[in-house]
Amino acid sequence: MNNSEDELDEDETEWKSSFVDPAAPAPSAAAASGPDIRRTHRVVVHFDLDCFYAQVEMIRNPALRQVPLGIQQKNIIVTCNYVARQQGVTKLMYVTDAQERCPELVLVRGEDLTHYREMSYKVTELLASYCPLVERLGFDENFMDVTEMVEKKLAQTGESDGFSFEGHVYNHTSADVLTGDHPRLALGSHIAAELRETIHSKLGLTGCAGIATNKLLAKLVSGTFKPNQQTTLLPENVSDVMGCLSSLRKVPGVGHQTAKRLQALGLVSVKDLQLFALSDLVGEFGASTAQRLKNLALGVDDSPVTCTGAPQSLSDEDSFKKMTSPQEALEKIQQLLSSLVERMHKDGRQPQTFRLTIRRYSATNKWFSRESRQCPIPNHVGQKITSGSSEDAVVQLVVLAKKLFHKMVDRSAAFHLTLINVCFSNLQSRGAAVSGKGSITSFFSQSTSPRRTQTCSSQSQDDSSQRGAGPRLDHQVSTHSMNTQPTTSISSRSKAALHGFRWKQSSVVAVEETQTASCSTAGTRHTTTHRPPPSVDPEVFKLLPEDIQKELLSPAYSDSLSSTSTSSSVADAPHIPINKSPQPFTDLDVQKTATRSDSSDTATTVNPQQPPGTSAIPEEHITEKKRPSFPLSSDCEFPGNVDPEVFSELPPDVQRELMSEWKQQKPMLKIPSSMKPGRSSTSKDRKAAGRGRQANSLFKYFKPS
DNA sequence: CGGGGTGCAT
DNA sequence: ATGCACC
Repeated sequence: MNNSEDELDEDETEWKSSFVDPAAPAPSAAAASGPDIRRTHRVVVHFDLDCFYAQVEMIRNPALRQVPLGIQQKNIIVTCNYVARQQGVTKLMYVTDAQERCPELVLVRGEDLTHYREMSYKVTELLASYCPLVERLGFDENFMDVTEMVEKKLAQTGESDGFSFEGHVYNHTSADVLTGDHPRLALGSHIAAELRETIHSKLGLTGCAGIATNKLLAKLVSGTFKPNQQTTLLPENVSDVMGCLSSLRKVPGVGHQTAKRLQALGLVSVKDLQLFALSDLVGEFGASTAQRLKNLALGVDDSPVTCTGAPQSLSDEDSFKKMTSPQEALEKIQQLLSSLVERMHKDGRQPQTFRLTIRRYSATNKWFSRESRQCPIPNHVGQKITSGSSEDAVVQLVVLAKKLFHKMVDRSAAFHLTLINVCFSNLQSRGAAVSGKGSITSFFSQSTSPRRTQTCSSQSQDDSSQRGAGPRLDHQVSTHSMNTQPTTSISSRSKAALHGFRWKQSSVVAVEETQTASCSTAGTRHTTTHRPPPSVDPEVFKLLPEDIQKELLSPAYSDSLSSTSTSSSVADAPHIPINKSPQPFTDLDVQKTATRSDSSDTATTVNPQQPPGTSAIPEEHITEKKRPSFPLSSDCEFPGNVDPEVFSELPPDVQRELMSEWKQQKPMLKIPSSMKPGRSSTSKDRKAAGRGRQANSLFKYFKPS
């Protein structure tokens, strides 16, 4: 299903040939340093935050930094800090085992993902502000295609300069010189280092990074040196990395089922798969999957870094040991819906589809297999969600849920559920349907006008008036500063705007490839300029809804994470909730709903109602915000006629719509990977026309450092 | 084996 | 519209 057939066989072609077809001629990548190099040498970074949930909890309550900390969900430790790891606690360990290993282990409940989710998006947004090509993988990982940034830098500095690598280089020692051979990866390592530093200074989070020529490899190497370090993989060491994997299961993309099927074919190690005849693999998996699997084993991964954008669905779930009555179920559903509706409301979009999922207990198949039923959400119900009539909305949704529930669960028969999930999907932006041809785009026709100079938000000076808006991320740290306790909380729409890096929305508006042309012309005409104050185009600003205008001007616009609890909060003291001595069963907050059949009893649970205000970010994090020493400029991927600053301040749904137009690039032709390793350059056919990356690549805005 | 997510196959 | 596989 690699859609990007046109630009397939990018990447890796060179050394791939050494694997697959030693005779294959090297691609003409060497020619010039034109766009060709861009196809053959991507630079992809994989960011992976260290023990993410634990870090978030330690930010919320710094006292936890010095104790072994485990994040508990139900009966397992989903992650833990490094103090705990030293004592033998590991991820996905049962709570009881963990406590055996580490009696002092402090536990924080992590079932409520709210804080993690918020921090997670801050990280993604921060990254995306420097280069929009960011793809989320779960809450704590991000891929970033920094090829353009690298090329820009390369163009500035010239290739001849001796580059050194930042951080580790896989299978090389620091004594190794290896500088000049891989200037792009070297630059990638610098970018990665600076982005990690930025994440640390602005958000207080540490993490690892892997730098390589594709996603697979970047992910594989990112964890080579574990906490808070980074590793670059050079093409000549690809086989080392792949060879080091202890089993096929370790290959990202090979899950449990696939590994089992491969094993049935006698394939266990990566090398087994590398050497296995493709044709035999096709028999079991089909051509497409077979080729992909084999490629993975070789370290080949053509899949592009795809902008993740705003979530396409919001869901909320709870698992439990036992639920047997419809009563319980409906109460649980209602409870889940209440919080989900709130989240949905804050998002600002209107869900068109509701889905209810259950998991039944069964001896065989013990854990797994879910069943779901979904239905459309009547418009008037959807509107209640977005408009904030949550109670009403929940009531109506419960009615829907009940019907769905009974499509799966027979009233008159006994049942035993272990999980319920509610999900909104088909999220539709306000006004998405309304946009006639030009209506939305007209927002920009003005800024397209003659003087649309500069695009990159400057990173220094110029602040004053337009604080906080746009891609300037200064707001990110607000976790602790709790500045501006706004009397007016940020409206949902602006909150959504903070997530405004989307792009992936399906759009009603159809825009043809014409942009490509317009883009390319625009791209050439722009030149590096200094910035006039990065103010919003007044013409555009006037067109914004008034409330949005206000919020954009308000300093309160910045605060998103702590906005909820920050208001009073400071009242309840930061009682360091560390109970070294196991609190015997003090489950104070008794749920009347008694549905808590799950255990969690014994644990020395900590419940951090910690006021975010007190000491969110430890001093070390408050250090001088080091400006990236080279231009990690924001916004590089907008079509040439769009001012990113202006863009960033549009209502989120408008942004979405525009982005989805621009993104178009969703390739229609999905020639399954009929592509063969050797095929390579026969593909003159890469029309590339609609491809976003290609289009985007025309719009690099330089910023003199 | 948590709580979410995504994308594919059917 | 559902289930599956994967992270």
